[in-house]
Amino acid sequence: MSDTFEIRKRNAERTRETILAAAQDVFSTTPYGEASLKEITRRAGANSALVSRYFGSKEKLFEEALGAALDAGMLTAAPREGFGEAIAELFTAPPGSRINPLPMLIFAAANKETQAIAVALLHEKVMQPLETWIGGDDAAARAAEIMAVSTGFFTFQLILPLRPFQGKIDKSVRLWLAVSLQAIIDRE
Amino acid sequence: MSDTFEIRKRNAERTRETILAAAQDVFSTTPYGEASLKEITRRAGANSALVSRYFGSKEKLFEEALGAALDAGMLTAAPREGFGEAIAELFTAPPGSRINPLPMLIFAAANKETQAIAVALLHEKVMQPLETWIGGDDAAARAAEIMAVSTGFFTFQLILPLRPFQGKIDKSVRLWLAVSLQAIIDRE
DNA sequence: TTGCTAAGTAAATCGTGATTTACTTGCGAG
DNA sequence: CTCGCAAGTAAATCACGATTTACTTAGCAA
Repeated sequence: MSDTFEIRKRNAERTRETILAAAQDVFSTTPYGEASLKEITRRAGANSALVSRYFGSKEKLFEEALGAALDAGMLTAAPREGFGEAIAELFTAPPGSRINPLPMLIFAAANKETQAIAVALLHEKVMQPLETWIGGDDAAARAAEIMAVSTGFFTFQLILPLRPFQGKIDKSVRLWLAVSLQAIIDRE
Repeated sequence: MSDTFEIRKRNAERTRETILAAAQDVFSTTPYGEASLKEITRRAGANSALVSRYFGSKEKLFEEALGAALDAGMLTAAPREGFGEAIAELFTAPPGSRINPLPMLIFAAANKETQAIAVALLHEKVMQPLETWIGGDDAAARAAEIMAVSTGFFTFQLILPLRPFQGKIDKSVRLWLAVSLQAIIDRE
């Protein structure tokens, strides 16, 4: 949120990390096409040419940023009975606490260059683990349903800010989300 | 889908319509940022300078294209008992039958320039009528829930093509969609 | 038939942003 | 201390796409 510039010694590793963090920030709030390396490196207090050196390209930087965000936001830790509530909690947390990879995912989906990256990462880091965690015949369908509801919710909350999904989440909406997700897990 | 070029006389009205149709086509399959006026006018068999003449700008063209698509895809015609089924029908129809405004909406949402346009049009042409149609205290919340589920479903079907939401829709998934939507209407 | 105007076109302009290049500077090993 | 290399920088390059401009042409009205 707030720009960070610190006095720091030369340190490749640290610079890389800083750029990566700034990238997560920007890619979470700005559509890929509009997210400029200039802005990312400005926030990181680094020179834009370093992206090329450390990551190869904007696309590679994005891939690493999204990958890290997906690793951080793992969904499959929750106990079975509390699943719906846990996800609702994760997704209705205020925007500051940034573990949430969904915005990046949605932005990535709406861009030809990054779509394939998003699909691959989502599959590997979310759908597969989620399917395994759910188990059973139709695990794949259930996992997809969960992601669909979550994605839709987020799109409305963050990307298409319309009442009553905007800003502070209405209690009833939050409850609905939890119940909907739990129902997918408990079904049959 | 297929490029159209016809021999036709000079006709401003017709040319305008053709460009608009091509724009709907392109904006439904390509994120706004990547959708170029060159491609749109190429499909329409028209000169790209005409966009400026007839619509003013790319943004205005988009606004009109999305507005028309939203008008065409009205949701509130279905009878109450058949609502879930009707929406599922609309949303699982093969991509050729293009009345479906959701892809454009999703792409628009993921772009700073078009976000405001999308929100305004969605509110005016979908949320308001839907709320009125639903009626009751929590009509706004229900309308939002319906749009959230629909949007999520679509994002997965079209934009993030992952099994089992990809291509031909699995029967169970289609059923789930219908039931979920109907439940929002019938609740309580 | 002529000429005026709307329809249409080709090419210049202009801005933006990723990537590359050729450079400068700080730091640590010897 | 100083030298070499890694870290960092500024500016050039390159490509692309929206919009503008200056022009050409078709068709209708008189």
